[in-house]
Amino acid sequence: MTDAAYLQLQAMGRYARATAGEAVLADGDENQIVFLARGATKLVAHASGGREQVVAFHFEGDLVSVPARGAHSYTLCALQDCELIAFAAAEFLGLARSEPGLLNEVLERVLASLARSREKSIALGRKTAQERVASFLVSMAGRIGMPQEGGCLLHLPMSRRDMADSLGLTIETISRQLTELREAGLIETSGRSVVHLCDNASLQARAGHLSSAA
Amino acid sequence: MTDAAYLQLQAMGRYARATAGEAVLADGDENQIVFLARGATKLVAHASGGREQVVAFHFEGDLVSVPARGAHSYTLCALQDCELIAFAAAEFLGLARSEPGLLNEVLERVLASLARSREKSIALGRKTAQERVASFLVSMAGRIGMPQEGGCLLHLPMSRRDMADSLGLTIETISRQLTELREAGLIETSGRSVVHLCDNASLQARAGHLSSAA
DNA sequence: AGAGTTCATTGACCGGGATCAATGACCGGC
DNA sequence: GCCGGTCATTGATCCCGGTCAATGAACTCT
Repeated sequence: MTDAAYLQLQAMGRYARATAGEAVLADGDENQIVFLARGATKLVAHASGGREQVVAFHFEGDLVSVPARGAHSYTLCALQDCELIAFAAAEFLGLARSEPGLLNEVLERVLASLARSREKSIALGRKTAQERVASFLVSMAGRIGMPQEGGCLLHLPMSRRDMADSLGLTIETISRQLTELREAGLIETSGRSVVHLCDNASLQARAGHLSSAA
Repeated sequence: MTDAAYLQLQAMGRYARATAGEAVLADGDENQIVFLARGATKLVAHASGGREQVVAFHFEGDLVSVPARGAHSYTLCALQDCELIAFAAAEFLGLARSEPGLLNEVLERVLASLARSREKSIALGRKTAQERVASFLVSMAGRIGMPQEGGCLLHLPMSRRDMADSLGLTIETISRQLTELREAGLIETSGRSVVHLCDNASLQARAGHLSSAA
């Protein structure tokens, strides 16, 4: 990226901080592109009747596309204290046009988001509660897990409610499924947010993933 | 786009035809980008136990990103006779790098796909059967509906099974919900694939969409 | 450290949509 | 046009996960 483009980018972006639990950005009239420099966020969609669906979680270094209000409205919400840089999508893409490297990078990240969103559709459309919770743990392990001998350690920044709203379940069901996985010896929990995945292979099997030879 | 780039694109893409019902493309080891020149397709994800989830529908002029095999496998499947051009994503993006206009266009379409995928997550995660069917009809009306005085005419290229696999329901439930909407006077049906939306406003209300003043 | 509050867990019961089963409507082939 | 097969509709029953309710654990604040 050229220095000039970098400076333009900096001028265009709005730097923001947010403390845990706070709404970072409510959808306005235009799409936003947000770079999450530090912290973790959830993108929440609002449907009628006060129902909420967590559409995605994001972690340090992630790029988030926040849609303008359409049939549903979206809110980006901090799970931890965050630092981030927000751009109006149209403006951002206008500049990125002259920076193919940047554009390419953005496209690849958006494709990754699309792939994750589709995986979520599979879970929400065709999986049981247990499979959803197992899928969730495996997915989180891949994104923020710390590998350990004989497993993987997870520090989940989101509450049971957030998990429920992400997986299309209730907090009670999340709790019951975690208990079941714990009793099956697949995970160990400590406090509200620490989960140790003991047996990734069995967890994947319970997640309804295709075995590699299907 | 320069002529040279255009020629390169043509050389790179694999032109293909497919007849209705046929699998166009099974996921290989790498991501594919497919341009659908004519026809309609569904992108199907396969989970364990033979369960299938339709992740997206596509129509003439749409761009489709077909993921490589991961935790689940994907198949692109023709709903009607199709003509399409398939690219290896890596290669395609490599060339597009020198064509910011093209890259920009692709990015915008992928962002639109992401937005649709998220809308689907809301439906699958937090909506009732009736709301899902209503949402589906409204969405399809926006994509392939023919506006008529006092409504909108839809020619659905997919079967009840495809709708069910897209909405995370069964064909029986789809059928029951369509009957209910018909009896409520919101739609009229004719044969298996023609639906006339009589009252778009009421349909949106039943779709669980936010009223514009929420 | 103790008190208070929020959050998570567990249990009892209920309901929307799945499942099982049978009938009926389309549509293609001859 | 008739016939056969696939697809859609309708009905009866069941079950997973939601709902309601109560207890218990974990973090916060002073």
